Amino acid sequence: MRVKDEEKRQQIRDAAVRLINEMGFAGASMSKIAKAAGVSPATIYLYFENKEHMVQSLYLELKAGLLQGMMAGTDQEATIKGKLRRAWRNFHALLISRPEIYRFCEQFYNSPYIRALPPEKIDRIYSPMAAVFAAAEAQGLIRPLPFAVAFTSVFGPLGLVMKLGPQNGVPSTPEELDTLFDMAWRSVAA
Amino acid sequence: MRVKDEEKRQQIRDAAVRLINEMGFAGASMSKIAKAAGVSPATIYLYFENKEHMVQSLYLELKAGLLQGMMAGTDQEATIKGKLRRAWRNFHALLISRPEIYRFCEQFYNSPYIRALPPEKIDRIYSPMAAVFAAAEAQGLIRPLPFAVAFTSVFGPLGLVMKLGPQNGVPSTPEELDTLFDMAWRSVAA
Amino acid sequence: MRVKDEEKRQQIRDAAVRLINEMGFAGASMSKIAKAAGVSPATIYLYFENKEHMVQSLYLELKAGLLQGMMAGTDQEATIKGKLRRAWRNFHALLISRPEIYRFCEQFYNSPYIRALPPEKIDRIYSPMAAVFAAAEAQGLIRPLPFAVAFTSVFGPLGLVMKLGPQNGVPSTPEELDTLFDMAWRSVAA
Amino acid sequence: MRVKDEEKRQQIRDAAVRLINEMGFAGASMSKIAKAAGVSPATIYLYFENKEHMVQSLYLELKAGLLQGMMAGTDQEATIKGKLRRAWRNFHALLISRPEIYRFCEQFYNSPYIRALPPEKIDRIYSPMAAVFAAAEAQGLIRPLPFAVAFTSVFGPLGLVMKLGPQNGVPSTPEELDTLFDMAWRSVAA
DNA sequence: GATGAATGAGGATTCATTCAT
DNA sequence: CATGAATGAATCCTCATTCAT
Repeated sequence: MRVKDEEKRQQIRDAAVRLINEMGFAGASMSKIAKAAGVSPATIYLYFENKEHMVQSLYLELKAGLLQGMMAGTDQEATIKGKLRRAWRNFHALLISRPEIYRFCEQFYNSPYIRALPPEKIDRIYSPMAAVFAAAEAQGLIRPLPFAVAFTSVFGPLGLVMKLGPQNGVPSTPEELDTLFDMAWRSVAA
Repeated sequence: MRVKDEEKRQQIRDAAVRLINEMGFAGASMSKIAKAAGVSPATIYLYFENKEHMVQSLYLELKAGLLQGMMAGTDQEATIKGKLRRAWRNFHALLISRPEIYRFCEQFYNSPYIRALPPEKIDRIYSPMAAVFAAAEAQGLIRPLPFAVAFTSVFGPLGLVMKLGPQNGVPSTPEELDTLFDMAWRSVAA
Repeated sequence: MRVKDEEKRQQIRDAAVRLINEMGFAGASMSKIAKAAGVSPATIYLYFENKEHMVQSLYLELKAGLLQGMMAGTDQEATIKGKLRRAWRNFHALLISRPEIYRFCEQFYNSPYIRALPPEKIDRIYSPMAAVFAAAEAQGLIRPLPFAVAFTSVFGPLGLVMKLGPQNGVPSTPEELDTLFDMAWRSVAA
Repeated sequence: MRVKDEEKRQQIRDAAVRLINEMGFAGASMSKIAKAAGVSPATIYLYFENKEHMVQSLYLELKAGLLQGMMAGTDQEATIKGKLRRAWRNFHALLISRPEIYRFCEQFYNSPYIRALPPEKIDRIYSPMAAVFAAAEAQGLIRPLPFAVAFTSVFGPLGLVMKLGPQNGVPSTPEELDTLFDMAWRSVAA
């Protein structure tokens, strides 16, 4: 029973993310999402309170997944810089393998919807990453900066660059990638 | 015969930008925009073919204004780095004085609307800036990078940081600003 | 789950026919039709794809009903002329008892809407009637004429005359009716 | 001066008839008509009180022209039957040379618009034709019938047949035409 | 006389959501 | 739990008409 439910929730989630990425929040109507998910519109309301809640949930889940994916394996790295490089490469891999996740998050983050989300819910997602940056700063590896600024400086450009699309110079070879990480690192290095 | 009024176009433009920033593309209905602009809904259609065209026009105008504002006075700078620092500070000043412009552009850029815009129209806006980066690279000041990547690395983090809001560590003192530019510059410096 | 209601479709159909007859295709807005049918505007779209489809459906249904009504009982007539007289009287009776049907069909048929209908759909409706005329011609009772011409010559004047309204000489007594049929018959009789 | 005015009125009239035939009363908006006529929407209102009046005027003018065209040369015919045959052939020629006239009239006549027209205005148009039928009846050539019924019986089928379109058996050779007139005449002949 | 700008009212249609099964 | 029917409110947009020049 529980499995079947979670499956259906997944179908709805995936359909919603896909359609919202294709058509925007407005264009992706509940009916279209329902049809794409193979369920009745009414069924969506068994899993989500309403459209706003659904979108917020999607964002929080995707964002959490994104950061979890970035942190994957970082605890096996000995050095702080190694952890960050690992996270950075994870991020790049995710942008390649699951571009719809970041795309959705960015659309949401840059829309007015974001203001209805209590910031703490987002902060909590970032806390493992924040710990790494705090350690880096404590070790004097990076400049003393607010976490958000440091994080943004390291990971922001990669996200932005990947948005550009392949024809605008997105890096693909390992060397280009290393260069890009080096650039990011240098910007925050103490 | 009455004559078409540039002022009226401005009213509509401003109202549209404000409402879209507040409520998103979907929430900002043509009626609401009309009311906020003090005109009839039908009047908007004298100035813009339809909502999609209007939003695209707004984006192109705002983006062009943004880049023009960034380039302001750069020709008076002797060095390439000076030009870029000036542009960078212009950007910061614009983010402070007219935050709605960048906000709108980012919402548009991260939405599916962007895909309906021919990329050349955007490229054209960036061309003066691209010239500066080309010169920088020619002088060996910065690493050899595709323009979009280099531009993003220099100006991207500032935009991202300013989106965070004051409580998340947005820099305000001149020293903090200088630090931020230094970080951006170092990331691309040869 | 509620179940789609044939009765509701009827309500919509009747309201639409009535309003279109009263106010024309343009005047009969979907909202007015909905109100007259006692349903929400949105409900109409559960039963008809859009206004154009609705009007076409109405035409095809009414036209089919009209021809079915005309053919009623003709198979009990021994002679071809008897069949045609019966059909002719059926037509007259229908024009009296359900004038809105012919009125709607004529409005549709004389409007540009008709051109969106594939002619075969209409031809099919006429096929039983065409068979009778073919038999008449085979028996040498009527002149050799294309079906549409023969049909029009027999039934057309009656329809036209009934449109005139009572004050313009619409026949009412059985004698007048017999005269009119005799006129129609003579025009095509061999 | 006067010429120029009448010219412009003609342009508007022709554009309106054409568009209404193509798109129906609703589809042919005043703006579209204005554009097709090469004038401003406001200009139409210098020549016609409003859309309803315009459509009515068009109908009355076209209908009057139609009947004038039918009557052309009938006074040179010696016999009543000759006059009617001439009118009938004129009608056929007009249906071929200026189909838009009859088409417009039929669309109008079969729409609810017609009910806003005082019947006398129409009757007056028919009066010369009515005189011919009265003479025919006085001479005992045709059955005693209300004018409208007789007229309809003679000319109605031709109009209906021409509406069918060439693929449905519209007559084209002189023999077919003679047959058709013979049919019409027989139906009313005493 | 002629214009194009301007408009409020209303058009067809779709929306997020709820109801009844 | 799941559904498709049902809906009032809202969508974008166009209309017939008038205004100011």
